[in-house]
Amino acid sequence: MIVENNFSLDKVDLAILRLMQENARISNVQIAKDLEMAPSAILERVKKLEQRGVIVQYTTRINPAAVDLKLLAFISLKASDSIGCADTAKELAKIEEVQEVHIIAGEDCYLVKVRTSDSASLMALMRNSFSKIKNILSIRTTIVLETLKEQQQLKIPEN
Amino acid sequence: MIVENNFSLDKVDLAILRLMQENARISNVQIAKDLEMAPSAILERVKKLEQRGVIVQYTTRINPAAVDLKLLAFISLKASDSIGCADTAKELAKIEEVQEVHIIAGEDCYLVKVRTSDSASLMALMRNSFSKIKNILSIRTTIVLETLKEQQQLKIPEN
DNA sequence: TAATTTTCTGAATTATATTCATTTTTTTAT
DNA sequence: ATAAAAAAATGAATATAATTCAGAAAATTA
Repeated sequence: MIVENNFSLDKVDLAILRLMQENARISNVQIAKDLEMAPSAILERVKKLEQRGVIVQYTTRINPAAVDLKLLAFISLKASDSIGCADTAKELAKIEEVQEVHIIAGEDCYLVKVRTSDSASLMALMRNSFSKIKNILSIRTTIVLETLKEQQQLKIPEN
Repeated sequence: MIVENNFSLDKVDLAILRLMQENARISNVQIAKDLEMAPSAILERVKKLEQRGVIVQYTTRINPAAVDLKLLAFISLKASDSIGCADTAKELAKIEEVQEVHIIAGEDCYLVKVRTSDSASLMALMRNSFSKIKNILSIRTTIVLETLKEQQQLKIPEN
């Protein structure tokens, strides 16, 4: 199941990624000091990491309590067949309130993560989705009461 | 279920957050131009957003294909009672390979997201966890074959 | 409505990003 | 092995941006 990738990242690239994942606003000067290199060399590498698509985005993690809604739900769906399943998943992914869609092996076909303002609007969203989406046999919803660990960053290998 | 928060963010704060979530490395000068304000005013606000804990971190999204392992699994566990359930969840959250732990309402007690290098090491991890963790009645694992939507950013309200 | 606090502005200063010619290192081909 | 070519690094010069701060404007409080 392990697939090799086309990205060849050397020790310095990984060190840069590690520092920038921790703090996207770190200066080239600081990275250069940490890695004992010239700032211009760091800049060059960072530009290449961006161009090669290794760096996808510089983003700001915002406290959800400050801006986001409170209610979170996972929904798993079951479809009649795998082709219909994939289509349905794509439809689900288009819905704005749907944050994640995972096609999974096993009993169910997908796992869907939805964020809505309250239970009522979650139900409305689901009802609304069903009118658009075919091949759904059953639905099991569950509400997240508490999250102990989330949004963990990717683990960047040592070398 | 909706709870009010202590953060009072005005229109300008939200506009800044929206820009910085999209690009954490945007300059104060650029934000200032966009919002027709002085760069120093933007800087002052950003510092306050950091201090107040609204801005949690500036991070770099890295292409998982470049650095991360391929196999991903969801595990849902069932515990004997709700107290044991919470304790077990905390134990699970301590495991390095475990990326997310959600305490959920319904049939199961938690939903756990794990990233390991292959099925064998996932099984080893699970076996290892069980020796430490009590109150587990049953386990259902499922492997994510494809992810259509993930890592969506928080939706920042208009005003 | 006066006093206080908060936020904003704009100029000065400090620091960083960016560019580029040159040097060093690595890779490729023979 | 080794010469040629390519890639990466350096360090100085320049362009941009961050930061500081005194004073003005706006918002809040008593």
